[in-house]
Amino acid sequence: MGQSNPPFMSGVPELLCLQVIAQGETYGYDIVRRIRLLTGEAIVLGEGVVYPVLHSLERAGRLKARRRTVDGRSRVYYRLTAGGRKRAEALNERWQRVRAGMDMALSGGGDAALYVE
Amino acid sequence: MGQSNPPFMSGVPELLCLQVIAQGETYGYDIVRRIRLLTGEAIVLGEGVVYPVLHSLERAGRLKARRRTVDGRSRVYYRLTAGGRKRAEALNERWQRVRAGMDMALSGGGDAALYVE
DNA sequence: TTGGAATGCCTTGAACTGCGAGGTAATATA
DNA sequence: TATATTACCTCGCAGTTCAAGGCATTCCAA
Repeated sequence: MGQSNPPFMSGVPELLCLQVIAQGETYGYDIVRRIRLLTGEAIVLGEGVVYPVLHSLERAGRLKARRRTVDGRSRVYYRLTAGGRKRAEALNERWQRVRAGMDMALSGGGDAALYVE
Repeated sequence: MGQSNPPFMSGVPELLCLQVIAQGETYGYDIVRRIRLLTGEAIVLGEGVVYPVLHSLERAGRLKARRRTVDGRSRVYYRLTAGGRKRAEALNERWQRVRAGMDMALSGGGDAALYVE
């Protein structure tokens, strides 16, 4: 019955994961670290956010996973599929739209006294 | 113990309401309309979002409400308190920070220098 | 050598937000 | 007279994000 849209502000963790993976095959633990560094600590997503996102992306065919052992460390490496790249673009556009909307809303000076009609 | 931080991406509806009210005393129904117009339809918040935000802001002493009848219409007009102005600034800064973080993450093309520890 | 820190994966339960749907009532418009 | 618009409100769900934990391995310092 009640089919509701996702919150207008969602999909950001998903976008960030896709964006990181788009720059080269990586694994979950590293994605967590890179999002933190890439955003200058502005956005810090824990493993409890990232891993479920990764799994759902893989289930949706947007990521391809493969297990590799590097330096004696067993990791699950992810890379984008074509669908993943498309998804990243769609989310990016959605974000840019929201961002632009916020810019418009916030650029109107906050002081009513400035506006003498 | 069970104290969790709000989601990193929240507080945007609240910020938008404060921002609109900062431009002059208004009422809920109008705020809904103006957010839609201000953001170029990029962000459309329904009454089910706006009214609860207004009430919680008032409860927190960040808005002052007064009932007025204009053109035979009874409305609840809101204006910012000093606390409301401070809150708006804090949320604005938080947003700018997230926005900047996203900009960094999404502009990621080549600089590996970004994530050197 | 032993124990803590870091790496690396995972899930669970709860919190929180945002959302649609619905309800009421007055006024305007056709 | 009916229907649309204005204007207020609340309920309860749905989707997301979160902290907190658990597990196993490897690394390093005491």
